[in-house]
Amino acid sequence: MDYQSLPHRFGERDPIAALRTAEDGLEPEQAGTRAWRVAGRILGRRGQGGVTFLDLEDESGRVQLLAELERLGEEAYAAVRDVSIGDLVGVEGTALRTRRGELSVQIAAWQLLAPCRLPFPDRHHGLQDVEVRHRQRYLDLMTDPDARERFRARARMVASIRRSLDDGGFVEVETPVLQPLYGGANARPFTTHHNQLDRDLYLRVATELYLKRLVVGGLERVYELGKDFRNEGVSHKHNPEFTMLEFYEAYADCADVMERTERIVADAAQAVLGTTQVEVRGQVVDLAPPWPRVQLGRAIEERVGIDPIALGRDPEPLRELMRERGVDASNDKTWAQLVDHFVSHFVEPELVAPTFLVDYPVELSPLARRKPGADGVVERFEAFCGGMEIANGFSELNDPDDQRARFEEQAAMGRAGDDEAHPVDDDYVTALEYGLPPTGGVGLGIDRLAMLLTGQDTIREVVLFPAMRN
RNA sequence: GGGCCGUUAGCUCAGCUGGCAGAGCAGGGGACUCUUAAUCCCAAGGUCGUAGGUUCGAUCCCUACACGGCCCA
Repeated sequence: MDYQSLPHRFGERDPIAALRTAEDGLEPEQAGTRAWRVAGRILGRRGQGGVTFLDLEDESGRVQLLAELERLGEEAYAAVRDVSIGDLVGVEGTALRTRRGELSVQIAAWQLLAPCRLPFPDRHHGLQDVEVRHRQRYLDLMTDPDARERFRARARMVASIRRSLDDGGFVEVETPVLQPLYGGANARPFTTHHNQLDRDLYLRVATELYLKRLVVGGLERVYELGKDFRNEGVSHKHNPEFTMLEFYEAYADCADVMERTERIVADAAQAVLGTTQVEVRGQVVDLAPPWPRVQLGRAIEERVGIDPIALGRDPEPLRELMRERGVDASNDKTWAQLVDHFVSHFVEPELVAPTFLVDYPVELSPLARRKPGADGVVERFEAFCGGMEIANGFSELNDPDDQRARFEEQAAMGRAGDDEAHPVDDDYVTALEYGLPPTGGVGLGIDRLAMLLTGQDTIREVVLFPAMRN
């Protein structure tokens, strides 16, 4: 095949959907009057001697093509009959409804645009091998219109979120992916090296600390929507690179951010689905605000009978309870880790309808502001839906001394073997010393929200190229 | 990291108490002038995930490994 001799363009192309709409009124054996130019991939062929039927699909839809020996002559007809399933072709012709009632394009001119020279996946069963669908996503998209629609829905969701924030007066910014020091989340980073600067750099685990520097600088409402990277396990809700929205709003607090978050999510659902009702894990839930606010301690108490926050900082009763419930808590060294484990094991899976948990222990929240009148608790929330955490936000800690102390505590935990602890970020503390206004912010997991809005139960189905082993 | 399941033609899948590896579709050749997963005929297509082991003989039984899936951490 001489690829260079193939056409370099196919202009003035009509989407197949436009043809279908315009010519829908044709009666059987009636022909349309105008010429159509359509292009796409050949997905079916039915020979019939001097008549050949082909199925042509573009992104907008599918239509049958009709090639007739009598109309085209030997040579052109042979060229059409030589087509392989999967070839990309451009066609010009008038519309015609066949005797059997199928809207078709009667081929007047035919061009091969690009051959498909490898065998096409089974047209009837589709591509079943999950591994191949992920490694060669183009085959999945080629053969499964639902897969294409899923990623279009994701794009509509992201567009809606941007619209919400843009309309709310937020500025979209881009902060470094390669960071000298990582922070903003408890996670292990990927490490890389800059050769000329001869220094190690980290791929960001969050954008938080940079975005809050911008709020210090006077960008009062900022957001960033992009990839974060966490060097940890792969699961149905974790991919090592994933998409996160973070936004920060000066002169607002945790409660304001919760309201904005639930509104953004509900609007995104409306934009993608035309409704705020989604089906998740066999249950219909409504994303319309307001979502219930439940204190973290109460949520745990409802399920296991004790409120660990009210109990003080004694890990032993919690450890004992874990033992009773047959949960292995041997990795949980501290009271805070046990609380975290209680949430993820007993509470999170049950939060199918959208719910905010609020009032988190300060030990789990090194960047959040303390709640007045509540010892050891910060103004923080996590949003859960479909049994997953989808967002995490708080009133931002703006006391540089407290922030430094929290970093030091994190560093101590790091030295004690917690490889997800924050390193101390002196420059960030310096920024706080210049004055961070009272600010609320949140991180929202875009992939997980896409799972909810497209009805998928694994992140791999909403990430185009999920992480795989070699 | 642990447990369970899977890996057979390009794709979708059969197969066997352990005895020469099967089909449909796709691809190749041919017939057929209104098909809809078109139909019919012909030929071709395989390191049965990889490496060992048991056996006269292994796609099948055993072990390890790789990759994937599900569950747990």
